[in-house]
Amino acid sequence: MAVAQDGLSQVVRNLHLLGGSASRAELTELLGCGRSVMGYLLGELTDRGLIAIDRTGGQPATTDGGRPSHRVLVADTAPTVVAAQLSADTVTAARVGLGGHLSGRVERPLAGGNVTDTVDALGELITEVADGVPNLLGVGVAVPSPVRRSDGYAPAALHLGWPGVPLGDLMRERLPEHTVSLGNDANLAALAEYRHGAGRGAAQLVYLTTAHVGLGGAVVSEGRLFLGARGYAIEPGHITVDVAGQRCPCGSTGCLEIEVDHRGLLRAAGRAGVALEAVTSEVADVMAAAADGEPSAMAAVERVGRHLGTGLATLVTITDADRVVLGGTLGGVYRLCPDIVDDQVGTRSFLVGPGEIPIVPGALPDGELLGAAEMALQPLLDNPKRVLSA
Amino acid sequence: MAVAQDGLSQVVRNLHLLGGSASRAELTELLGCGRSVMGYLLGELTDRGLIAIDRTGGQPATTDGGRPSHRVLVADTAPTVVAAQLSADTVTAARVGLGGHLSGRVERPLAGGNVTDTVDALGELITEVADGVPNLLGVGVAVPSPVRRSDGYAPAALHLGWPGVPLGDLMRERLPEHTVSLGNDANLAALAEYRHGAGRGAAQLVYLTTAHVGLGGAVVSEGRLFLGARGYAIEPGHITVDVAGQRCPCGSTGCLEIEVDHRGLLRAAGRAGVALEAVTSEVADVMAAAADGEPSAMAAVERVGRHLGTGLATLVTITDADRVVLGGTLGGVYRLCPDIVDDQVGTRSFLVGPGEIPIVPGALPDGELLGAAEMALQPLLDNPKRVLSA
DNA sequence: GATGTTTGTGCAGTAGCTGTACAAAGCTAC
DNA sequence: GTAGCTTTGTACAGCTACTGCACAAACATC
Repeated sequence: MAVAQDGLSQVVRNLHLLGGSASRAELTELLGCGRSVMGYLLGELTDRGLIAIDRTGGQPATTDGGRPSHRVLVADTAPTVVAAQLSADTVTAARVGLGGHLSGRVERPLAGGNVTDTVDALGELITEVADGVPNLLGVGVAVPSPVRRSDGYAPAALHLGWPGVPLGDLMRERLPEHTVSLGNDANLAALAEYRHGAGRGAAQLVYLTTAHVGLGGAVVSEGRLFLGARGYAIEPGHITVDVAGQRCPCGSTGCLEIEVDHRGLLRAAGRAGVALEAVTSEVADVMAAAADGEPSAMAAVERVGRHLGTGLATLVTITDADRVVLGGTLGGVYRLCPDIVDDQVGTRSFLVGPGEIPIVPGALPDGELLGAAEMALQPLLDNPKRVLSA
Repeated sequence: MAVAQDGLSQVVRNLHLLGGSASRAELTELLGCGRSVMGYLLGELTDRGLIAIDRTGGQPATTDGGRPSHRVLVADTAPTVVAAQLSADTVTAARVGLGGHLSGRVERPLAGGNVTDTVDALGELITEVADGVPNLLGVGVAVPSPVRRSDGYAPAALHLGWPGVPLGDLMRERLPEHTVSLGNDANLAALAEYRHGAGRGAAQLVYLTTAHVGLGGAVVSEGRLFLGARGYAIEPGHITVDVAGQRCPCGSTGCLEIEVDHRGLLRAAGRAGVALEAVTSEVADVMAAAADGEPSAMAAVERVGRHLGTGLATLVTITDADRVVLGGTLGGVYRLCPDIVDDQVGTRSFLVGPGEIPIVPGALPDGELLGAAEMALQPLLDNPKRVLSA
């Protein structure tokens, strides 16, 4: 049996997807290779300090009566990354290693919308979290705006009030000692859900999430993010869901994001005009009230759910998705009125029957961070040998 | 320099994309490998009868004064495929070899819409074209309906008047001696344009084409068709472009395909209700009149162009395309009113300025056939060794 | 402690490259 | 016509990443 791709890369990838711990027999089965090949591959990875092997056989696990398999673990000497997230009102950072576990998470409120100050706040937090990390492979940053894949340019960080900003260059300038990569937050959260969360195993995953202002979306197609030519693909915020709806700064009316983002939910609940720093708690309040059966809150949630379903129908038809994952507040909306969303998707999608596509809330509270880590870890997953020889 | 993938596959793929003829030095350059590796690879392919090498150096070509490079050609003994196309009123078939050149093209009118008769007519034509072909790798069939990637099931060949039909099984039953694969005609035409036509080099290609009834679309993303989980992706026919527009059998109103397919064009030109067999000539008539400057024909073309642009804007935004290729009549529409289409795309797309995305008419008169051949040739392109050892 | 099962390991062998050295084939200049 | 230059093809030794086989090790059951 030939191994489809490079063996080392496959071992590292599988170990990562299994959370950083797997039995040797399990890996052999997953690669579809012989035991001797696995011996060779694990020897290479051990020599390079990426993995450690536990021969004690702590847990039996087999129950078949045979010789227990060794456990393969990510070594302490393995490379690590720092993941960071920029949102409307906070910056967050944490360390993440192979296996996808967060540690040392730090969150700070973000004062103004000034580009220089924001870059500086991010840079400072990252430097702090990266301090003393022995084998730092790189830094991944999740940004609430479209991000050009070639260089991290942000053409329209509208919700931060910025015009086009060379965010990638600014971040690399601020952190010259690190390898910095940037990605759109929704794309990265989708990637994280696909690899470690509610999107595992999907062939075609559609992900949607809301922020205070704006709607993020992404598609993971056959295991890879659908980025488009420049990196601006999907951007579901401006799909038309209600021609008689609210005006949108983009020039059209009834754009999806106007109806379903946090401001849309608060407006539907009769709480328009809440100050930015109070949005988080107000949204939590409305969601809690709806969960308690309060009629006007529930009506607001259902209105968001209906529009969400309409937008999803278009996305599901175009992408022929077999899974939808809803992040953040949208996951909560779905939990409160699944039938309304399912019904919209079922009746408005071409070739999709009602309830045919599993719609599930996201499983990762820190999806954006984890996705940023995935991006920074990617070179290691793709070509462990090149990364480890350096 | 390591070669990214399997060397044999790369040589075959590049030779195919270069039309079946390339200089040895050219291939070495494209693979980025050493001359000795190329010697080894070409030796393997020659031994297996896939290629032949012309050492005479017919043309100088170099002009640098060095030793002229040998020409690598597809050998007569190389595998060939038969490509077939089913459309509303005809069946077509031809032979295609590595390099993508059609030969022995045969077209037949198709009488009724009966499934059994259609399968039989297709089978007969394919058998005829396949007769006497020495090394037939497989048969590819382009079908004007969504096609399930796993087995060729056609869930809704609406425009042929069929409900769900297991078309793949029926064709394989009819042609048990061949390896038959099926694909959606728009997908296959898009693939052909990407590999051999107006879509070459695009990172993210959006393709649209019209038939008498219905609109086909496809996306080629980073070199591969965007098929979705089941194979039903894109299906642009039911994107809403005019809420106050015509009713569509799908239940909605103002669906894109109602406005821009051949019936839409004829309706806009005041020629609704033309019989199916007269549509082709009537459409040609309208297009010719518009080209001559006849005002009502031109107005009809411009109406189609405007709706086309609106639909394209949505597709371009979602996919972040860097090229649009328009097949069939749509290519002609664009040639007659490029500004109207460009303007719609430029103003209605998020993050796309006017004229930023190149929109071009298709370059291949038989794109669907050629794409069907690409599909049938795929195993050879992916793994020449496996195919040739059998 | 014999038996059966599953697992890890050592070792010889192979496919698919890689790099180097050198010969071949053209052109130009003298 | 041949020396000199350039570019190209080829021979050959060597390496990496596996593959397969035979055998030993580690557990459970009887």
